[in-house]
Amino acid sequence: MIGDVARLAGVSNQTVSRVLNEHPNVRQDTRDRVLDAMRRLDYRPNLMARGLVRQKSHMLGVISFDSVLFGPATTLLGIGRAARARGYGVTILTPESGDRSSIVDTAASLASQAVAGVVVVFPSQAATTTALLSLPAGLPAVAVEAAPDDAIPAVRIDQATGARIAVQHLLELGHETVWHVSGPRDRLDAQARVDGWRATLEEAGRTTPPVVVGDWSAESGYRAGLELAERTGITAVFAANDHMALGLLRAFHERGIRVPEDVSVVGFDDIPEAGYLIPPLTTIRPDHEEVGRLAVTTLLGLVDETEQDATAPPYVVPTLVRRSSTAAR
Amino acid sequence: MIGDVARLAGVSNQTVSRVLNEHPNVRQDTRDRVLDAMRRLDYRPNLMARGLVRQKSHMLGVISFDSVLFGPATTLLGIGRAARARGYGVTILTPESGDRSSIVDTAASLASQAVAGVVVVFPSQAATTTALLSLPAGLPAVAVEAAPDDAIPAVRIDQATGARIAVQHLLELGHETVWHVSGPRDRLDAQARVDGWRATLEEAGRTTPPVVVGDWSAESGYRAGLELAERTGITAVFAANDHMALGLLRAFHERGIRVPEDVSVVGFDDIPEAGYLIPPLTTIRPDHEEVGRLAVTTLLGLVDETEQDATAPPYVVPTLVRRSSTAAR
DNA sequence: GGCGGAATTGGTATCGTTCACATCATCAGG
DNA sequence: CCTGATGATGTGAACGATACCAATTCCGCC
Repeated sequence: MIGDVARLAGVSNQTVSRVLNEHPNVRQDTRDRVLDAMRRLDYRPNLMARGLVRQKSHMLGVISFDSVLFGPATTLLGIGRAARARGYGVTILTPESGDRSSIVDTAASLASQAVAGVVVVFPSQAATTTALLSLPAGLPAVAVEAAPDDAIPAVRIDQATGARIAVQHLLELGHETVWHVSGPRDRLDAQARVDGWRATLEEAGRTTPPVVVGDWSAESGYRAGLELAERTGITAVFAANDHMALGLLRAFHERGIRVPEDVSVVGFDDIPEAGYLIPPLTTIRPDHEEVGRLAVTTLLGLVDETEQDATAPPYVVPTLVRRSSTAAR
Repeated sequence: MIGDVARLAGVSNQTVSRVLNEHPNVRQDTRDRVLDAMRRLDYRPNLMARGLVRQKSHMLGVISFDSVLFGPATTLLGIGRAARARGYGVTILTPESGDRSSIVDTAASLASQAVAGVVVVFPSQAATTTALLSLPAGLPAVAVEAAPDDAIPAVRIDQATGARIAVQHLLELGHETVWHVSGPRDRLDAQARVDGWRATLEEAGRTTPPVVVGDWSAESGYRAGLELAERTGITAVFAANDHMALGLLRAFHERGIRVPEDVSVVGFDDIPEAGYLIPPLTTIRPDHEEVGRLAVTTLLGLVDETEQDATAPPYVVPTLVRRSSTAAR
C-alpha cells in the first residue's frame, strides 16, 4: 500500500515512510508530492504493520468496573479523549463480575491485544492487585483510585479532602456532628471518604457517630435513610455519593423529616441531576474527566520516555457545590 | 516468538500455528507438546502480526455520543461484552462535540485503527450519516438507533412501542389524555417516542396536546414542569426519559402539585435510581445492553460470513415498570 | 575545480504470523 | 509388496510498514 503511494509520487517506500513520520530530512517538494499522492489514493497507514515493526501498538487498554456509573464512565471518557489527542486508541474491558477468575480472564484478554499500556480503573485493592498480577510483566500500568502498595503509579480523586470539605461545610453551618453513609467497605475510594470524614470531626473535637455502610446504590441510601430516621438528634448527614444521597432524601421524605430544615444532606459526585432533586442537593464535585486525562498522561510517561510532564499531580481536588439540601442549624 | 515455542516443542513454526488455530490435522501428542511449550513460555500470539497477514483485525470500533448517559453507557457495555465473547476487542471513540468536523475526525481516527467493523451509536440521523460517510468504503457498519435510509442495518429499542405502553398505561388508569415532554427534535429516538405517543392517543380518539420539547436533561424536565404547572387540567405526563421526569417531579413539587394524586408521571429508561425518586417513578424499561449485544451479532454477521444468526431481530421491545408515580384518575 | 560534510534518498532485512505448496509418513486394499 | 489416498509436518513467500546502512546529491569554501 505504501508502495502505491511511492510509485505514484515517484519515490521509494522509505521516503513515503519518512513523510509519514515527519522525519525532518525530506525536501519540501518531495514531501508535497508524497502528500499529494497519499491524498489522491486516500491512503491510510496500516497500524498493524507499523505496530509489528515498531514492536509497540498504538492502543491503550483499560480495565474498568462499574463502567456505567457516572464517575467511572466520565473517567473513561477522559481517558479516551486524552488518548486520542496523543494518537492512541483505547480499548475498554469490563469483567463480567468481581470474581477473581473473571478479572484474570479480562486481564488476559487485554494482554493478548498487544496494548502499549494499561489503565486499571478499579475500586478495590484486591481486584486491582489481581488484575495487575495477571498482566504480562513489564507492561506499563497506571491505577485509578486503587493502587496496591506503591508498585505502580496511581491517579486519584482526593477523596479525603472532598470529605473534609463536606464535613467542614456542615460544621460551619453550626451542626454539632455529621453522620456518614459510606460506600462498600472493600472500596478504597469509599474508605478514603470515611477517613476524611472522621479526621475532620476529630480535629474539630466532635463525637464520631458510627458509619452506616451502603453500596453506592440509591437503594442502599434509602435503607440507610430509614435507619437514620429511627434515631433522634441527627441534624447532618454526609453521603458518600449522590445516588445514596438520593435514596436518603426519599427515606427522609417518607418519614416526614424535612431536608434541610430538620436534617442537612451533602452528597458526593455532582451527578447531572443533583440540582434537580427534592431538594436540590449540595454536593462535592470531583473532576472525573481530569482523572482520566491525568491517568493517560502518567501512563504515556511510562510508555514513551520522550513524553513530557510525566510527573502529573496524582490527586485531583474536588470542590463544594452549594445547593439547597444544607442549612444552618 | 512462535519460533521459541516451535523450538521448545521440537516442531516447525507452522505446526505451532496450526495448534494455535485449532487446525484438525495435528496429532494429539504433538498438539500436547506444543500446548505445553506455550504454557511454559507464557506465549501470547502477537495479534498485530496475525492481523497483518490475515488482513483483518480483531477489533471492532464504536463511535458513540453521550457515552456517559445511562442508556448509551449500558449499550456500550453490552457491545463490549458481546464482542469479547466472540474474541473481538472494542475501541470506543466519542467525538468532542456534535460538530461535523469533530465527527469526521473521529471517524477518520477509527478508520486508521484498522477495525474489522464499526458500530455507530448516534442519536441523530445527520450525525450518523456524516460518520458513515467518513468511514472507508466497504467497512462493515451497524447503526444503533439512527440509521440513515436503509444503507446499513440498524438495531434499536422499539421506542414507539415503549411510548405506546406508557400512554396505554395512563389511559387505562382513566386519564383523559396524556401530555408529553420529548427529547430533542433532531434525535430519532426522541421522535420515535413522540410518534408512539401521538399514535396511541389518536387511536384512542383523544385530543393530542402540544409537545413540550426538552433535551434529555433534568434541567429541561424541570423547565417543562414549570411550564406545565401553569396550565390547568393536566392529569398525566409522559416524559421521554427518566432524567426529565425527575426534573418534572421537582417542578411539580415546587408548585405544590402532588404526584400521583394530582398528576401522574411516567418516565423512560428505568435508570437505577428511578425507584428511589419522590415518588418512585413508573417508567418504561428498555434493555439497552441487549441492543449492544444485537448490534455486535449483526455486525459480526457482516464481518465474518461464517457467523451464524446474522439476522438478529432489529427491535428490542421495552417493558413497563409500575411504581408509584401513576394513579387512577 | 575539488573537497568535506550535511542533507536527501534508496535498498534490503526485519517484525511475528499465516498461507500455499511440497514433502514425508502411514495405512488400507489388491 | 506395491499403489494411492489421506494425514501430519516442514519450507519459503507474503502481509505493510520501519530500521539500519549505503549511496547519491547538494552546498559552501578553500
